[in-house]
Amino acid sequence: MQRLTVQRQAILDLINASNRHWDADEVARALVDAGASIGIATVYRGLAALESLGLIDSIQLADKKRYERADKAHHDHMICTGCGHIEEFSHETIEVLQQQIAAEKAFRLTGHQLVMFGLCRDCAEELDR
Amino acid sequence: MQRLTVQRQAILDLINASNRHWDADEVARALVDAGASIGIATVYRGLAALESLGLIDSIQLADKKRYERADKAHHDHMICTGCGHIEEFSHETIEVLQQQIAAEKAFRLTGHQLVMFGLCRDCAEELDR
DNA sequence: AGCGTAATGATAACCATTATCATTATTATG
DNA sequence: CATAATAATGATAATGGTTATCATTACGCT
Repeated sequence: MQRLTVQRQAILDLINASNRHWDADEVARALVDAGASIGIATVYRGLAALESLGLIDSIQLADKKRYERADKAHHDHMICTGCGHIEEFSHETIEVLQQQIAAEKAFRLTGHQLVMFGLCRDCAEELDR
Repeated sequence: MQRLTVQRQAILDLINASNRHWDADEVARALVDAGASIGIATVYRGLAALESLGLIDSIQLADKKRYERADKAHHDHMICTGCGHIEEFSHETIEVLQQQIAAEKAFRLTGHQLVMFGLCRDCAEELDR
């Protein structure tokens, strides 16, 4: 059970075609604009299904969840509060330290999310002048 | 502008009285149970005001925002997906590494949130048997 | 006391997401 | 192949946390 239907394939293709971070509404809009016929509920269910299959990844932000293409390596995010741009980064040491901290507290770590907030170079310059 | 009214004082006292992580509804409920008269909208506004004054801190989780008493030192959170227990931790190196990463990308860091998900000792044991 | 400003409270509105349910598509099986 | 079983779809209602609205009340100040 868990079928890769045409709708889900379309969602997957869309997300795989870029390294954007999409919310459900953007996905629905893009697919409809591209001529597909897909309901918003189907988009939500499709995104959830694809994520559970490990075909796409997601970050849960304050307001909404955003999906991105599955990357081999885990990474974290840096979000510009000025323009909304999302930059990715990964740092092995930070990962290892988290495992140490979890181990110390006898915590069975299953996942984590690190988000850095701030201003990207452009927005910072904009603000300075 | 930004007055510390009786309602806001009550919210602040409640939060300062423990190291729980409260959501807005829990705060409202607790205050009403304690005999106070306060509307839910006032609780939301009060929490936002107190946070902006730096008198309380918050973590934004997927479903809702939770408030805790302001701590001198920044810390991050470890959340048990079994029982919902929230444990705090802080790690200087992780903080420093984030600053380095931001600097490398010319990102003006203003804040961050690191949440580790997993099972606390009790829930892990429960699951194993 | 009186004025300007901010806060309150009830409630409507918002917005992302999930649930419902009848219909349709897909897969499995005799 | 036919058809039964199961899962997915789509429209829409419902949910839940949070914010907006607006008339009323409280506060701070001269």
